[in-house]
Amino acid sequence: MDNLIEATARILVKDGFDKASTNRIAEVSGVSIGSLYQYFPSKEALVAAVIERHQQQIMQTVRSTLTQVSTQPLDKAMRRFVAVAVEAHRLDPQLHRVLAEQIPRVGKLEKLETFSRENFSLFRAYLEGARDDLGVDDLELASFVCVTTIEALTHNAVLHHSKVLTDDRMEALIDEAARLVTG
Amino acid sequence: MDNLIEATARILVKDGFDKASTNRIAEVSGVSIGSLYQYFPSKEALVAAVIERHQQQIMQTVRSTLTQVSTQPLDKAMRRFVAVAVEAHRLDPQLHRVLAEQIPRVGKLEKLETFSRENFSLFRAYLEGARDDLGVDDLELASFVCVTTIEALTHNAVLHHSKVLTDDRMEALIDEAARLVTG
Amino acid sequence: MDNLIEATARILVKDGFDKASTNRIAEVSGVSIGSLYQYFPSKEALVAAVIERHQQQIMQTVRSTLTQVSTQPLDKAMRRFVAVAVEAHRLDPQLHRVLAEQIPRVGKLEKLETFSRENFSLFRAYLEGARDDLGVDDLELASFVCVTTIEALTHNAVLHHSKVLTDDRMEALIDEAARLVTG
Amino acid sequence: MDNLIEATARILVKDGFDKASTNRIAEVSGVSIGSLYQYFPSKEALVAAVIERHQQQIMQTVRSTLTQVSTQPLDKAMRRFVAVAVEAHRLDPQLHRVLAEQIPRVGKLEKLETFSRENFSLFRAYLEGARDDLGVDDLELASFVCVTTIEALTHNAVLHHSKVLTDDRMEALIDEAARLVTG
DNA sequence: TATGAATGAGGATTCATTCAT
DNA sequence: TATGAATGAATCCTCATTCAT
Repeated sequence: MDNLIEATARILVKDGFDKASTNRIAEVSGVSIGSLYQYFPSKEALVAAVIERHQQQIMQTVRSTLTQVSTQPLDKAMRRFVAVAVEAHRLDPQLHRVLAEQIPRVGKLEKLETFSRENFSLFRAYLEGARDDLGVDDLELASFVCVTTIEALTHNAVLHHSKVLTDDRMEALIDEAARLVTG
Repeated sequence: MDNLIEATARILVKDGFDKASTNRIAEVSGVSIGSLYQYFPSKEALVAAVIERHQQQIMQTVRSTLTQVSTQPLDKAMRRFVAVAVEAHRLDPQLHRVLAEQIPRVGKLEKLETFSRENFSLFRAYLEGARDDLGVDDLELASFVCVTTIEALTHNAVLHHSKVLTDDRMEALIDEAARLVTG
Repeated sequence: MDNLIEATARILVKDGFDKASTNRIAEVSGVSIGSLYQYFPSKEALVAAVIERHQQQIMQTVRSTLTQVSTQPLDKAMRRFVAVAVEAHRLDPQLHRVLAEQIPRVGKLEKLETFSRENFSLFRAYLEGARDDLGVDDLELASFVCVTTIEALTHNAVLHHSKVLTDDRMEALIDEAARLVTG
Repeated sequence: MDNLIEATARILVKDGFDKASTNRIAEVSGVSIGSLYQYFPSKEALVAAVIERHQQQIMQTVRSTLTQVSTQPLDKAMRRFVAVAVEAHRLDPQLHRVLAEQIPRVGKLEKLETFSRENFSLFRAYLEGARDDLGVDDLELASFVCVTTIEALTHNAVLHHSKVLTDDRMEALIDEAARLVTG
């Protein structure tokens, strides 16, 4: 089961969704096509498993680094949020990219939505607690803006500009993003 | 040629990338499959043409509304940038969505890159001019942050949260984004 | 289109429904699998076409030999009915067998039902006209009994006992069946 | 072994021949697929066993009700024959139907032939004894006609027209069939 | 003897692309 | 130049059967 998921992920990264045929996946994972379908009822299910696994890994990272945040002051908390986002994207950037770009088609949008909603909630919960320091009415909007911004910045930074961005700049970017959001 | 592009766009929007077979496109556009291949050497080329057309339209909007910007003060200019981004996304949101989600698979990433680079340049050029009012060293980084943020916010706002975001909130969001970026 | 139907019929006869794969049919009929699906949207449709063609042929035989029947006396008419049934079964006995035995699965039961209903109606119509000579109340039942009997006798005679039944006996059987039904 | 046959029969009735996969049969009968193949060398063998069992049951009914017949007068005997045929078909009409429709494909025609030959023999034996009351030369032919007719009438009556045929009519049909055959 | 994971040939169907007319 | 019938590689998936434990 695990080699199947692993093989799927690898092929997804290397060749993209369309070239990831079930027969190919079976072959690469050293399993017969029959066995593949014993474990996963469809190609969709297999891809869903890849998504899930990736998200588990991310959420693990996120949760473990976010426990202390609620007691921290605004600016520190924000830096933490941004840093966590970067870390998450660095778990497996290439896979992250394929999943983000090619997967919506599968009808597994729910999975992704649920996932981003969870992140959204975590963030919102923090803002809720820090409401007094914020002077903001519309928490919903504020959360949306922040989460979107952080996600986009880290996503783009890691995926599209990894070469352009030196480590220094990355540090700067984290600062920048945090400051931005703190505004 | 134009009905082909148009038909492709329509089908892409209505049925998604996978259902957009060349035969179907030919049929819908009232052209024989043979002729389709006389104008476009491959399905990929056809989709690329759709992308290009969409981006032309966007750039047209962007350019025409951005000519005056260079002489404006920072905050006004920023609001203009954000507003333009929103407008651009509203040209044909559904098409924009499909293209954004499915196009990476076509291997036409260059197209997108070129495109976003152009936006990037325009923005950077403005910052260059306003350098003195900014107190920022790393223009490259600043541009990246701003463009990414604006793009992400408007994209998400228009595509994924159009129902949640009332017009009021949209206004607020534009403000917020502008303010964010101005920081 | 016609070679496809023909090839399907041949394969159906030779190897049975399960071995009649669309790829095989295409190959035998000297047509690419792609073309097959250009003419028939599914294997089912192809088999349906075979059924239809066979039934057309039978109904042609039946109608052309049954026009005069309505004016004939009971015993003559009955002999005609039986003779026609035999003829019909002899058009393509082997194909008739496969269709009768293996096709119900296709969900094209309607086709067959419609078909036998038409025969039923023809026969019933005759009885209706000859009601006075019959001394029978329940025409529905009488028709059912007669049609079923004739069909079964001819079917079995032609398909399962063709070797046992000499031509003499066939003649005798026709007599017998006619007499039976006339009773 | 018996649960296997039973499960096969049930699945055959419920889902048809094509959905009756050996894995499914094993699962339903609470036996591992491995054990299934220990008892039956192939799917075909399993289905053959179902046929055999069904025919055993029928023959049991037939024999037990037919012992007295040989001493009875022609018309009484005929009614008995018909009645027995109806009873036989009512043992498990649905199973009977599937077997009748789908079994030819299994290549177990011999089974059916043997079976109908046994019926044929029983009937012929009776006619042999009653030869003097009959005034018929060709006993072979007479038997064929009678057996086929009875079988077809009851089969059709029970399977295809069960709703159309009220109990009254059923009685009438039995009469009719008996009279027909007695002729 | 019982198990059930593993097998892989084979089936129906799709679709980008070609080429003779 | 326009047409559209023809192509066939490739796809997802099923299922009878085997065999190591």
